[in-house]
Amino acid sequence: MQKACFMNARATRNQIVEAADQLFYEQGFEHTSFSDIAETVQISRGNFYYHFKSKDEILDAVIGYRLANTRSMLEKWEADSARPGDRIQSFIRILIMNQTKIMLYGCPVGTLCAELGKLDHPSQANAEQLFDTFLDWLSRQFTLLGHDQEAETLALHILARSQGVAMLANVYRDEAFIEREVRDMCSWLESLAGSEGLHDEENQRDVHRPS
Amino acid sequence: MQKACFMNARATRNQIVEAADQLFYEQGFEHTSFSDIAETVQISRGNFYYHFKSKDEILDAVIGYRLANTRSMLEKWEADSARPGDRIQSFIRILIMNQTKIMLYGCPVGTLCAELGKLDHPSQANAEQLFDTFLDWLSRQFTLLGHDQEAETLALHILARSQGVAMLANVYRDEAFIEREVRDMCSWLESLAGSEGLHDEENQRDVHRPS
DNA sequence: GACATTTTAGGATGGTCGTCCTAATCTTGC
DNA sequence: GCAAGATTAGGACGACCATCCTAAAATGTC
Repeated sequence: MQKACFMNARATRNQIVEAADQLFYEQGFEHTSFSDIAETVQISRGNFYYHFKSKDEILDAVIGYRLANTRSMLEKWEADSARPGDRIQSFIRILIMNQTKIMLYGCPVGTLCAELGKLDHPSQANAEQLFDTFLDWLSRQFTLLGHDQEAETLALHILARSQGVAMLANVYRDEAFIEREVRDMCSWLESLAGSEGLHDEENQRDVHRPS
Repeated sequence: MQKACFMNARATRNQIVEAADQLFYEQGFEHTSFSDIAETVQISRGNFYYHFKSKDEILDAVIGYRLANTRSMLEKWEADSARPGDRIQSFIRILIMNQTKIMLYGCPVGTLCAELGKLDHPSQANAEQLFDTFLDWLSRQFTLLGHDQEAETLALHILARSQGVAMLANVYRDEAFIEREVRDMCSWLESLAGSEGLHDEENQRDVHRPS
């Protein structure tokens, strides 16, 4: 019989996932121990195995958590901006929005995939889904911009540039560099956005967006 | 009294460094154990501490080894090409020259710096020297190209793009992507190399889209 | 060939890790 | 308030790790 109100488990499980998410980001997956997570959640070490069967299972939960957050972020960007150019700009500007964290810990997606790659970890493919999510979304936006043919190419291009900026931002902690590169990426974007990707200053009423 | 011919130590020391270099690249620093290195060098575990006082000391030796290799590579590029544009192109083309390894393990410089960053490792600054070496060299080449003012900016830019390409190449193992991005970076380079004259005052930053 | 020095082998140690086990505690339904 | 199930605490276990120690072996000197 399924009881209605034994909900503490779910709550602590979420706490564990959120703490692990942060710690994996800050210290890396391998370098984060159960003791580390237990300490931040204020929970006994042995208690973990009531919620997760293994450390890898926590990793998968964290990846799922990040996937969900990513998807809702992308949906929000889509809701906030009607024009695909502006949406892509939202993507580019996470480098500035998350400046501090990126300078401290790099890109959460890139660093995780890189680490799991070195470990040859079975969840590598799961982590890759994070990139896929961004890639698919960006592709869709570029298609809406009228670049149907080269949408995925453009998406990969801007994704790679973001990764490079995040990488060097983490190493050199140079704010000016980030801003410069973001500006450069935005002007690149405008060069292929045509009349649709104009930014705020320009008043344009003739927005015709497909569906 | 210094004896002349006890040279075996130096030889095995080099073997250790070279094996560690490779293993750190393939598996990461933390995930590589003394047993791993001992196994590939065919040496007993305890023997390490005759050559190195700690694992961190091996890391520093590896970084030094990579620094030396990097410097000699840059010198070779400088000797092979008189024109700075061609030299920078040599840099861009390592992405293709080392394609296979990059798709398997990413960029050795980027992944090491990223890992040490997460570990908050004391040798972080040493590893950063690898980036510095490339950066200084690239800066010098851009200066020779006539872009004295923005030489470091351009160097950081192309370095970041290389890092981004290496990152995504590692995740997606897409040869065509690498070739496309390298072509794009080369044409970007040509757009500011101009006629390759020593004094080329006109420098317009064109915006290029990946083909 | 004997000796001094360099180099190596291999086990011992203490610590940390992921995992497992069991007993205690809390929560809920009756 | 009591029994049943849900949740937690905390220690035990074996594996692996970096490090250390000491004896053996290799190497060169005379």
